[in-house]
Amino acid sequence: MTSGIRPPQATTLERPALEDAREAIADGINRGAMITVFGRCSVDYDGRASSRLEAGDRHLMLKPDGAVLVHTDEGQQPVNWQPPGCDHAVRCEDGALVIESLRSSPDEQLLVSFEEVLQVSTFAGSDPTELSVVGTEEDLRRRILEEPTLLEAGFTPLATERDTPAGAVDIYGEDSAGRSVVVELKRRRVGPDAVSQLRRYVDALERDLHADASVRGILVAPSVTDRADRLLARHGLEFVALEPTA
Amino acid sequence: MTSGIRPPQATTLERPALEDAREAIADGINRGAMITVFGRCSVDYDGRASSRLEAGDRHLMLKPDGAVLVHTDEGQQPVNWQPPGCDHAVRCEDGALVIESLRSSPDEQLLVSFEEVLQVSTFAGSDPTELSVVGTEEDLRRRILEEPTLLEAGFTPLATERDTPAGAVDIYGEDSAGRSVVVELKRRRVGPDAVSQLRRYVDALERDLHADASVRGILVAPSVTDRADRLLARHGLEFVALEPTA
DNA sequence: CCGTTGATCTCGTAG
DNA sequence: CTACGAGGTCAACGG
Repeated sequence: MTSGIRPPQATTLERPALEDAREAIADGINRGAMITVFGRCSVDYDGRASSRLEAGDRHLMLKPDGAVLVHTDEGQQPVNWQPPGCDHAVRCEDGALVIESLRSSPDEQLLVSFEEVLQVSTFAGSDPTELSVVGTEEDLRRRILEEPTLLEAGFTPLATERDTPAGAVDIYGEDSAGRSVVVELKRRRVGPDAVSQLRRYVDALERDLHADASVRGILVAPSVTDRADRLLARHGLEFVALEPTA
Repeated sequence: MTSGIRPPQATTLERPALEDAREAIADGINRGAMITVFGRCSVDYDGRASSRLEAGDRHLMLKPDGAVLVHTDEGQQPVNWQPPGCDHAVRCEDGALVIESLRSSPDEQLLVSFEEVLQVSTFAGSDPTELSVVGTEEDLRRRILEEPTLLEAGFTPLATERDTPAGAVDIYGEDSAGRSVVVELKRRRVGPDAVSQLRRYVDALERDLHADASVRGILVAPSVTDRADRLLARHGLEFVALEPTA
């Protein structure tokens, strides 16, 4: 809600006629408001996949950035949605209030058809602040760069995001014996996928250096699963237990 | 909204005093309603990570299954949230309306503190239907099982979800020459991670059969990236272009 | 409960 | 735009 200067505002229609609901929604879209609709609707999606949801009571949210969310009373995730960047349209059709959300590349369409509307609301306000999160992989990286001995005595970081033919490695450096070290960081307990990822980087770097000198691969995470541990051993990779924050 | 029998219902308070808002929310929680609050709030989260969001105008949704969502007017994803299964509490404290959501394992806390409330709503209804989606990896699997020649002439599927020390492979079978084949399915264009995944399965199966006979690995997806293609070649893995739906 | 993987993943960032 | 990997990923399914 970077809109900003005007005071926050909320409008509400209770049990509006469909045509009144349509007008309120169309007006809200024009004003760049956030809009919610609660009522009985069916939902059709077609795009990267397709889905149909028969009639039921649900909560719809339209955001001014073009996002759409359809929520039931269960689950953290919306049952249907559309990402930001979509174009909204609203119309009355065959005794229903139809909200259409379109985008291209990929071509995707979401149709929400309300046969009954219990509430339409619009919201406008300002939200000047940014979310700051602590405990990310980035924090784990900083921790190691500030105190490389946390990884092992004698470790020297040389680069972050060093590029290899397989992608960028989190930390690249040398151990006390001068051997190249690839470090892969994970903020939480890891499974086999993280081991495969580290292995790709080690392989690629060995090939890149077309050296006979082998490259060490170290996975840094709070812990590993059994399978991941066995994979590490099988591929001669190492593990250091470390959390993103002290 | 499996609640069901009673007619759908929506209640609204506009610009309520904080204490009235608190009462409406507490009542909604008791009734198992879906609740929304719009107003100026700050948000603190602590659990798997931690975060703080300074005061701004946002939309909060409390679901009867214990989920919480805090939305700004931008983005598909909530800026803060709590998964289903949390316990909600609401109180007035130091001139603010505080909504607290707690869970254990992992210990996580979300605190939303409203200094101004523009609207409180509660919603109840019924949603008897299930979402059905077409175009998933499951559809791709069915397509191949019904017509194995789509993979290649002479392919015989023997099992799905066949277990290996590295995990379960999507389709396991034999080619016309009787060689073991591991098939990994992806519903959309794939990158290096999918190739690594397939490679893990092939490695594990070769070891599992402790056979000298090599195992073929086939990646099935609409398309691959350049890097993934090179990885496939390097590891002697194959690719078949196929979409989840005809 | 943990482990593993899919997802209309979303999101950011780099090229 | 595509590609690649992180994410408080979530959600489903299995052991």
